[in-house]
Amino acid sequence: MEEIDKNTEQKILDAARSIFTNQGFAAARMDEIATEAGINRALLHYYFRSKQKLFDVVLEENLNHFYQSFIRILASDVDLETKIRNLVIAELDMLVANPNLPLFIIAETSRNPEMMIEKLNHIPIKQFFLQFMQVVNTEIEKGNIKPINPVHILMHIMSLCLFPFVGRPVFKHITGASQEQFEKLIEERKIIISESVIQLFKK
Amino acid sequence: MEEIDKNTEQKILDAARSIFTNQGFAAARMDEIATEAGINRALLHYYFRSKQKLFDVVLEENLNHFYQSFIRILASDVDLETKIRNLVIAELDMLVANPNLPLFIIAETSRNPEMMIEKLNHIPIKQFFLQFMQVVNTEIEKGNIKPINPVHILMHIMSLCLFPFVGRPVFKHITGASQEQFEKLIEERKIIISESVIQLFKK
DNA sequence: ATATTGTTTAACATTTTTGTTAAACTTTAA
DNA sequence: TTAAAGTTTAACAAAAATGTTAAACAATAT
Repeated sequence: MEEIDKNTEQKILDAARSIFTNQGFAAARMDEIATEAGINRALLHYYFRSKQKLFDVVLEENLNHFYQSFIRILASDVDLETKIRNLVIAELDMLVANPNLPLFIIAETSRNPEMMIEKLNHIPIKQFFLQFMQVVNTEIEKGNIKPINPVHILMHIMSLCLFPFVGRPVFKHITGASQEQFEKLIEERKIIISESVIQLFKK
Repeated sequence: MEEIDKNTEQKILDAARSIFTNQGFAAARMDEIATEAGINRALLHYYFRSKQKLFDVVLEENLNHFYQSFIRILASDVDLETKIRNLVIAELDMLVANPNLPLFIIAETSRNPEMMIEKLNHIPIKQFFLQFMQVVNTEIEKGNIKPINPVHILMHIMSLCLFPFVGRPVFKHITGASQEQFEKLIEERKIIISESVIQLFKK
């Protein structure tokens, strides 16, 4: 049952990703990471000199994973409505596979803004934002859609896609939903979310 | 400029709320809280014996503050559409005044589910959920609105209202918005959010 | 076979943070 | 004015977490 064929470095990174992503930097314990990786603290430091260095690797992985899920879709050669539908589906599929990613990024940014902003500058997320603004504004100028501040569209997409995962620990408690029911709900929401967003700008 | 007329216990609680709400339990430092309150560590422990005890008080305050913002509105004697508009406005006003509240509750629940679930049971939040389900289902039975799983409506409201605040640290970086611009955006969204939610069920 | 690399054990050093205490001093209330 | 409560200082104790090391052993590659 152990992941015997994986090399140790990978086992450490997997364990570190899991623990850091769930607990955040401050609450994570090196001992816990070592145990989860099936090794001891001495070996952990043999591979990664310090907690901060290990965290940096995990953080970089997570940031890349996060932004790559939606960066490509805008470039596709379809109308805005289809772009939105594709974006929502891709985003929700990524989130079902990585449900803790957004809370991790948001919480660490809140706890340590300077460091996170520095790291965020290493990925072209602002570029994505500008491209999105431009795509929408062009459609407005062409008269294809209703005039609206594109930021509202982006805020709608982000809110409706990300929040269910960010708020999942609380949501599941309030509603009493199982993991299965939660995922079924997300599947249903692919359509509902797209329609809500499209209604913001459809003539 | 100091808050000289406030008694020390209140100054400690204010500082603790600020630091715990921004940093979370694990990253918060007693020293930082003492300094923020304008006192020293010895006096901090003179008032609150331990970090955990101080945190518990802050947590209880925060939970009450959070749920009281939306618990009353459902009981009002107006149609569902008006209830939603009022709920969204009240919620966003509360959040502008307490922007870090939702992230605090969500992050702490994620980091320490057992403890938080125990605390959440002290406030009638599940009761609110059940009441909401019932209100919507009654409207559906009466034929006043389109049939829809009420959970989707609640998820829409929570996502659209809470996410901008939860994701604010990241959002402000991506868009480069100032605090002023952010609040102006939220003001605009009062209408946009209500419309999006109402469109889910309006015939 | 042997050298290298990976791994464990166990002890220990260091750092960080929390919690405690005694003594002196200040403010407030009786 | 005096006693009590509030506050600071400074030192220290205790706990928790990170980081280091040496010695022994295992696995693997040359």
